[in-house]
Amino acid sequence: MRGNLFAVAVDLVILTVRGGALCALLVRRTAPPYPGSWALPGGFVRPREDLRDTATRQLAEQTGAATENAVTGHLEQLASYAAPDRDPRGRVLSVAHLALVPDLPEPTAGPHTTVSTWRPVDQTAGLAFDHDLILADGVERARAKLEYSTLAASFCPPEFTITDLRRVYEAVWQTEIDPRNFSRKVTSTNGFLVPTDSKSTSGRGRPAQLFRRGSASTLHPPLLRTSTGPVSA
Amino acid sequence: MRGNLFAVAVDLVILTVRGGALCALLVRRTAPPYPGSWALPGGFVRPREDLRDTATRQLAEQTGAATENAVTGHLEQLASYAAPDRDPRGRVLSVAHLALVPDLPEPTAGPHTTVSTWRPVDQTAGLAFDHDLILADGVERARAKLEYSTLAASFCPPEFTITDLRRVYEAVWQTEIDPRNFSRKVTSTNGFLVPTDSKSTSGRGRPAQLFRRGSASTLHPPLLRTSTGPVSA
DNA sequence: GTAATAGTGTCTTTAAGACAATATGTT
DNA sequence: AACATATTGTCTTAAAGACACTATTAC
Repeated sequence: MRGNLFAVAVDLVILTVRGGALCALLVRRTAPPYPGSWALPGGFVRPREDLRDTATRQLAEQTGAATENAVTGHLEQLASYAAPDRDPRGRVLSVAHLALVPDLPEPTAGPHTTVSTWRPVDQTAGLAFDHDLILADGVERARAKLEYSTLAASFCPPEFTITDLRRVYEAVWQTEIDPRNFSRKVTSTNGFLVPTDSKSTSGRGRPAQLFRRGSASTLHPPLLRTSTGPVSA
Repeated sequence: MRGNLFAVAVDLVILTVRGGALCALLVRRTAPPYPGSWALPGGFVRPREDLRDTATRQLAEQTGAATENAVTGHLEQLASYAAPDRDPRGRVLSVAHLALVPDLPEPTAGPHTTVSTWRPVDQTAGLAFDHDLILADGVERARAKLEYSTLAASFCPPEFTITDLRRVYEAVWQTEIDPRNFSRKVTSTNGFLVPTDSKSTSGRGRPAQLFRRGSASTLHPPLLRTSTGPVSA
């Protein structure tokens, strides 16, 4: 072993789609360092916790018990950050996680009276620590994964229309997608969508068929963005 | 802060292609725990090191200085592992990294007289700690990334033929690929391959054109495996 | 010459891109 | 009715899959 020890935190990039924009959940810091700054939600790993347990606990604390039961939503490990001076208090390693959740009610003051807000991901500059970098990595991961997985449905409520799903892609990628070709693509991918007996009631025009998530996790062939992004190193 | 501290190690999944098989570099442990077992190479992060520095240092130590200058090769962070009981000595978090390197000379006894060997990835069961899991995650990452990136060239020497490149795909994916369609695909992808003036001299038949890596990092559209793998969670 | 491997070409099939037309609801 | 949105369909184009043939070396 070594006497050279780290505090280990889990920070969360929690993304959702609200009002046509990809948004991240931010919390306002009260204690130093960076008091008053916005930051990603997070906290330290407890003695007997594995990383995923910590992430699940933090996610529930931040988004409320409502999400705990939710079948929708997604949580995965993103990457670890451990630059020697990333935290002025000492050597802290952060294992960032990425969560994709449906559009939830506006966050209320949390159990620890933490002030939090949804912010469009292109209006988040100036976060505490290295959280600008972590958030950028999380957004890039989400954008890339929509291409070859069915994770877009994680942004949707349990029942959703094809238009709902298309708006997710359009918000995350900041592109326009042809509704007819999109519909053909997602309905012809086996196991992506399972039709329900009901139809949407909300909109103005013709009611749309409601679907649930299917069992498929990958998209073969993928649904490609026209614009090319870099492969993360 | 918390009094709940971790030792932080970096473990390496170093992959190469040898004799038509995807192989990982393993080291034999001498000290407890798991003396005599094979394990992934790795070590603890030093006080002023960032994670990538540690990984780079370990990679150089394990594969020899020969690789340090090599333009080819690839190193990226894979994932972190921190199950409470993964190391009997105490709480140790491992930030696994994935390295793809050309087929190097057989590893000699390292600077610390560590015994190491290349082992085909399907013959590695029984590694120390949770290294079976880490290795499996690394292999799956490598297999997935060949689809939509130019990383296959990281397994090749600085100058290589299209057949060399195809054999990489075939070894990593354990599939057969039609040489003619493969050639059309990789030569028509802008920036993947840069032709040189020379031709290969080794083989028996007609000498093949030699290429270097181009500047492209992504493959659009991707080069898909026919068989589908799961999306890592 | 033969054997071996490299490189080019063609036909077919799949799936994406670009549209138009019809269906079903609300007001 | 007018309007809005959903849904289905057609034509074109890009690219993968399957295959045959020619080219250039060693022996």
